Amino acid sequence: MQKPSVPQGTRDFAPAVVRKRQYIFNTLKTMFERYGFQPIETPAMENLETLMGKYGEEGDRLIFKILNNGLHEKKDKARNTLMEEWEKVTSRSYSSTAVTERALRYDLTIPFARFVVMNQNDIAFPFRRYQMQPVWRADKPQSSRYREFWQCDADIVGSNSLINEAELLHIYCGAFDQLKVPVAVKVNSRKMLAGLAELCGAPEKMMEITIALDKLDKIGWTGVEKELTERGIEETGRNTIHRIIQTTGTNAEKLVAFGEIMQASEIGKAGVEEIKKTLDYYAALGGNTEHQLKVDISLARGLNYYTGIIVEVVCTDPNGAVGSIGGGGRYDDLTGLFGLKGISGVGISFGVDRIYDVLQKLDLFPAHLDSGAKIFILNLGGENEIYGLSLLRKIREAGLNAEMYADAAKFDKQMKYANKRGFAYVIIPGDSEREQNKVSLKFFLTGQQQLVGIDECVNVLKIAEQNNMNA
RNA sequence: GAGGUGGUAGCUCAGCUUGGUUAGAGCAUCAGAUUGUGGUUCUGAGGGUCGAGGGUUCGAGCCCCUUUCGCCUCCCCA
Repeated sequence: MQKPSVPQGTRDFAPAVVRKRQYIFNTLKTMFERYGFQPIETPAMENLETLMGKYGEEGDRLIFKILNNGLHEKKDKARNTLMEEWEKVTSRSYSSTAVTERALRYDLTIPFARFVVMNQNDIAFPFRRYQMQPVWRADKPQSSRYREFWQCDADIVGSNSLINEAELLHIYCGAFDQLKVPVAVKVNSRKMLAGLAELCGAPEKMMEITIALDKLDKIGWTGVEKELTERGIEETGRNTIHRIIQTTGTNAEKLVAFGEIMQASEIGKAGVEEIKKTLDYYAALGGNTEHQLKVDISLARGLNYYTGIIVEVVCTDPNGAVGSIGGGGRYDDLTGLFGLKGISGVGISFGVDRIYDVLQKLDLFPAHLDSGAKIFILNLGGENEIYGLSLLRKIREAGLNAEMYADAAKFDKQMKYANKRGFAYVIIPGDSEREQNKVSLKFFLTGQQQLVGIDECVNVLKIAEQNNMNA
């Protein structure tokens, strides 16, 4: 017998897990809808060229490529070329567009950009969309890192207003408040980082400086300084960077300090200004800008399409540490890659699988998640079967969830099944009950049992469920 | 790409250091105690190519080599 397994980095979800995941999806969906976002869905696979070159070198490597099924269909010379390329691919580390011309989606942002370009005539801009679908990365799995995982994205395209940024920050803070996860939403700006590079006299080295700076938490200033030196940043530049990361205080105080340091850089000043303005809008929408939001110049974010504000969410409870659980930012002209110029966008993403892990670690799932059917009818065979089914129908018509055991198995076995499934009510339609046109209704949690008529039974259940909902 | 650790019953694992009759436990399943009353008990039963291949040995789950798959860490990310 072959031992069954799922592919590396993927998981099955048992009923109880799906219920919990749905709790997260529903919370996010409600939030997105509240802010006026509309749902879309895109295919699991994209053309490889749609994805390549959008996520940086590392990202390209992690794209799951799909075998070209033409390998089995084409009959001409093209097939021979395919076979030759296939030989090369299978014999060594080699990638060929003849062999793979499609790939599994790596995130939801790039497919969304493609969607916008393709549907530009039908879309009313600014367009707010949300999307909740799985993505795939050919990464090596680790704890809280999967090869198949779900993202929930909200993006707005076709508007440059920083009100959009403020709204998305509200969605972040609001959603995690509802989920009761303590978070810090780090906010930075690519423009500030560009300004920093300018002040270092090395504007072309923005990405390198950013990558070094991103490690501040892990390797400290001495480590960062060493790395900056290795990357060719002069001492005056390093001192400027040191000065800026030493800035402490409230977000407002930090921004004042950043503004002073950035005096000599136009783009740096613009970065400071846009964060300031975003926070002003945020406050106008009713948020406390000093609560969860943390202006953090060391925040990097690898995706190279970001151009404006960038954000990242982490859980602040050390017991719930699983890396970042959300991220996003503004990308000017992302659709320009697909031929639609002048459309700016901004978006955020929720990492559902990691949020699940956090909720699980911190024990934050509600105690009473809907567990499905609560009413169970025993199958006592013979005429009782039909009797039971007619009752089942009436219960369902009353809008209640119910099921009946399909086999006339032993009484004991059916009761054990009911216990394991966690039904709240068990109905016993046996010979003696049927002869009186009644049933025994057992309250499974207390063990109490009563003999009731059919209609009464439905009513009792209806009232009990009503009370349960209100409680 | 680099390192660590593991694979034994359907599931979770013990056994390995020190090779030696028929490889164990808990949970789960099935049957019975109890023919129409679940959770707790008690009794019994079924279930194993010990990841795969090779080597050493009179003898290998255990020692050696090769290989494969999983988990974890670094890098990077959600």
